[in-house]
Amino acid sequence: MALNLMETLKGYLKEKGLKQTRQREVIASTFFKTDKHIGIEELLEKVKNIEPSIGYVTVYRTLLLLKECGLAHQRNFGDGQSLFENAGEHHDHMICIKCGKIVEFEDDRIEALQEEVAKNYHFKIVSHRHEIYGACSFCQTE
Amino acid sequence: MALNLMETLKGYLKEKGLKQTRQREVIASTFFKTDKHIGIEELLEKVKNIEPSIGYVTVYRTLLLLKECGLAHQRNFGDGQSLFENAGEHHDHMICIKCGKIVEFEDDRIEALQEEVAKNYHFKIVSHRHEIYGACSFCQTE
DNA sequence: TCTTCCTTGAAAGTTACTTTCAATATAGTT
DNA sequence: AACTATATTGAAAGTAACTTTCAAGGAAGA
Repeated sequence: MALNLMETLKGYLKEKGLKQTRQREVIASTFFKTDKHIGIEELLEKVKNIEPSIGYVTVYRTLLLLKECGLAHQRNFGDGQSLFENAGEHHDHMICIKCGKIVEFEDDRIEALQEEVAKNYHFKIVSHRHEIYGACSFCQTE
Repeated sequence: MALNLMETLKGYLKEKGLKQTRQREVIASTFFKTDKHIGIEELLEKVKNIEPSIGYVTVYRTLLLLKECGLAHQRNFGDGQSLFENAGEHHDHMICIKCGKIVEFEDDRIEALQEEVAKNYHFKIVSHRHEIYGACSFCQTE
């Protein structure tokens, strides 16, 4: 699995004319081993155990790169720092009450908060349903 | 309505031995007139139209005060700045798939993100439904 | 091997708060 | 109304967490 992720990253690098480097290899593989949110500093610490010369900025830029190619999501909780996590996938729905059109949406931040809420209630999530009802852009104007 | 909010604020001030000032009056009443999120700088601009001598810090501190007494909520979107909004009320549900127990929850941050998502799709929200299904703390252990 | 363009790490810069501090303004008391 | 203790204000300095700059070094195709 971590292999697939690394392959995806390498494909993206090649496609964009970017280069594979030892630093990116180390940072990405370390990140992929983490199965929950991780901050830049925290990831930097882990990475330094493998390659002490790697600096904050490179970790930072590599995470942006992973985000760019869809392998990571960036989260903002209220504590002032960004956390990154392995990308998953999910969809919820927005339904137009006039024309019935259904639009899929997904928002990782909502998913994360939902998990946080459930955790506060010691509730173990199996599934969820999140639907927004209203008027789509077209139906608002007629 | 804005009166009730002002009264609530004044009650809180008295209760805590804090003082009523012209600045707090202006900032709070301006804030209460806003029915959507507002940033510190944005509120500062409005407030300066009424009382030009009021500074950023006072707006900042007054918003923290409003947050403290439950009259405002602070939001953190990914764009690096905090937005504040008039406190409202809302509930969603968490449903246990084993015992059927229903727990109400509310999370302003989820509500705000939902609005943001809808806005991105030019969708006008009328209502929504957000349900989390899973195992409650009791049912997880048996 | 050559050459071009990408990367890196350190340092400087930015953004958006957050705290400090001396001057000023409340509000209870006289 | 005047007095006094304590809270509040605004400007400026301080922080935290990025974000950008820049010169040196490193990939990768020719």
